[in-house]
Amino acid sequence: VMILRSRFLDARRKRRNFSKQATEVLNEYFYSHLSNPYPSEEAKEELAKQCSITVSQVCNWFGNKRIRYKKNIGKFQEEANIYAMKTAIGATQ
Amino acid sequence: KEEKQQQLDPNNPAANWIHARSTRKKRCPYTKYQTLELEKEFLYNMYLTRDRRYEVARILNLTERQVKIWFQNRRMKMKKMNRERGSKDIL
DNA sequence: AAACTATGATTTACGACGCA
DNA sequence: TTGCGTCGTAAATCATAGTT
Repeated sequence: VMILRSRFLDARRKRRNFSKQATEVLNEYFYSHLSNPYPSEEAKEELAKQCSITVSQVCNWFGNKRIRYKKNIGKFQEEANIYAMKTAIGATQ
Repeated sequence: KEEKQQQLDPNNPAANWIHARSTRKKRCPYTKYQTLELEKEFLYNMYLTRDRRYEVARILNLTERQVKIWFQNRRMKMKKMNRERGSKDIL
């Protein structure tokens, strides 16, 4: 029993990449809040709900995104432009 | 204590949230042995007395501060595991 | 299929703030 | 005013998924 339990717990690191739609939502938030990409607890919960992931996963995503973006802004430039344009279009409607 | 300004400049994306803790000690992964012993101690009790902390630190060749922080992090980990498992298994 | 890259999760180390 | 508690996070690292 303990073996099964530990085996299950160790399987935490089994992961699946988030869906394209979820990533879309997270990136939209990130790039539209580039000056302060730190969602509040409420915002995290809303994002988690929209993406069908946990709040912890939202925290992980932002933590990873912030550090990786900062480490190589150039690499994310294209992505940044795409989302900037997207939100601009959305605001127009 | 936040709220900066707008961005929109492709080459200057207002990334002033870049903290950069310059004087911070680099993270150094603990050995399997250190981690195992810390886990055993944690199983014995989640909170350390001053004496146990001193002993554990001495035995594992870590500073008391590192041991203190390890326990703090471990408790947070446990809390997180419990929290995000209300919706599942029992065996 | 091996090598390489992307990405989600976990592990150290703190700063900020709380309470005794 | 010392000192350990939690909370949120940075940064490095881990493990594996996805790509070439």
